[in-house]
Amino acid sequence: MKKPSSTQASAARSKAVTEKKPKSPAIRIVLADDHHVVRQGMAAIIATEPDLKIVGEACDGEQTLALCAELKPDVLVLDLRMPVLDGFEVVKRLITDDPAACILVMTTYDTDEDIWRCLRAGAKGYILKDASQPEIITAIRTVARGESFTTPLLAVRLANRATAPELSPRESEVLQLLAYGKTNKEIATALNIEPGTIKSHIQSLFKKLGTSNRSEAINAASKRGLIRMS
Amino acid sequence: MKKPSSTQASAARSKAVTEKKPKSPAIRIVLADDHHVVRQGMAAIIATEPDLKIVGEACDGEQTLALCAELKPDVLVLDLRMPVLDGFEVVKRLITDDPAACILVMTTYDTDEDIWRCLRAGAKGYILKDASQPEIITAIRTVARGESFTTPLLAVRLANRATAPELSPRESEVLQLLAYGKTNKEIATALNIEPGTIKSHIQSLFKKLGTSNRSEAINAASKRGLIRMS
DNA sequence: ATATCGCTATCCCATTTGGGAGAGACACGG
DNA sequence: CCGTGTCTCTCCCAAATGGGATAGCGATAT
Repeated sequence: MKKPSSTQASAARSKAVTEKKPKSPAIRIVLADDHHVVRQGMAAIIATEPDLKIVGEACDGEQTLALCAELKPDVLVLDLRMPVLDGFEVVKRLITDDPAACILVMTTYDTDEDIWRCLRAGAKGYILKDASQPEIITAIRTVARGESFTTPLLAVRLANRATAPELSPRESEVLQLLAYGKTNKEIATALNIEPGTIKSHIQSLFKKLGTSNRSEAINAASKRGLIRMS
Repeated sequence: MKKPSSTQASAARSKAVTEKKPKSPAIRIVLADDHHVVRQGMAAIIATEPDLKIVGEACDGEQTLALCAELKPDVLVLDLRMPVLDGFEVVKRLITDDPAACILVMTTYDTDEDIWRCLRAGAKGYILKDASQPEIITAIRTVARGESFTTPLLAVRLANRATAPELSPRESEVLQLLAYGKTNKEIATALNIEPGTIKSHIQSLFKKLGTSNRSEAINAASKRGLIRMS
């Protein structure tokens, strides 16, 4: 699925920095973040390292895909929350095209579930936006070598997350509606099944989440990023 | 309560940029954000304007207070989410000291309640981190003149928020525990009152939030930022 | 072919919750 | 002093929820 690099710049407002031939083989980076401030900040940090070079910037998921296809960067530094196509989708698609792609996910306040999904999908690294400059640089270099980098803090949380049972698709649906404040009857109507069946699903949910009532379930699910309540 | 500016740099790791006498009266800015990346980005953006000058940076609430007391900046650009002391507290204390202080709150994904509280406490402006460079610059200049600046998008949401009734202190307590997944009996025990009384409070909550069950209440409260579930 | 898993459904029973209507005590501001 | 609001508590009743057991059906994996 690799497109030849002759592809014309196809991303709408994406900004492909004009390339200079690097004397030493610099690490070529694409930066994807919808916040202008963050892109500026990353650019400033990366500019301090001569062997790191931002070759393109994107501010949504589609641009990111287009830009990566076009520029074939050594590393993609990727924000999870982006318009149009979110970070997780981007990771999935890029890894499908090229399983060896080096993706460093960078995010602010995200849940274990997001992190987990991205790493499972093939992202090589995961750092938080409050990381220090050296940590960011190290992470980029490590991922560029094809190795994986994860903040120790996250590693612990991921260990917990790994032991938690997955929800079935139906359970996820029920959980969404439950979290939205629907009654069993309403959920049943929405899903076109019997209210009693909803009770069964909710019983399963409670067991998997380790909770004993709806509110606790909403809490647990929110913490784990199984539902989004914003 | 204004301390003389002779105060020694007291903030632990705060970074006071060495002052040069500006030829034209530049707008002196203190930047408070716990994310190194964001500080770098803001610095880069502000550096493009000759009449704007960052005189200090802080990465938590206490540093921010110390730095403002010491440097008396024209504008404080303040992130809401910070360790030690959150942004709202900083606004409150600074405004207490100097009601004319020019504070521009800058944040990412925050709730109407946060915004509302800050503006009510006396912040002059409120922008989102995904603002464009011109918008950021304009916001800083506007706030520096003592005028107020708020993203149009936020103005609408604030209008809604203004009509919502306030919760009483007791109701807030009950809401917290309810949202945590406690039963009426548990809440009663925690607050040392009768379970029946909890029901009364919850009835009030439902009316004020416009909900009819716990899950909906958790939802509404979360949206409005009345509770925090992370 | 057999086992497992997910989805569906039903029955019973105890507990919790939601809705309504009061009412006394206390503090605060006009 | 009087109204208002908050916090407290009570009683009643209907609806929703939580817990348990059980079971058919289809798909999928072993």
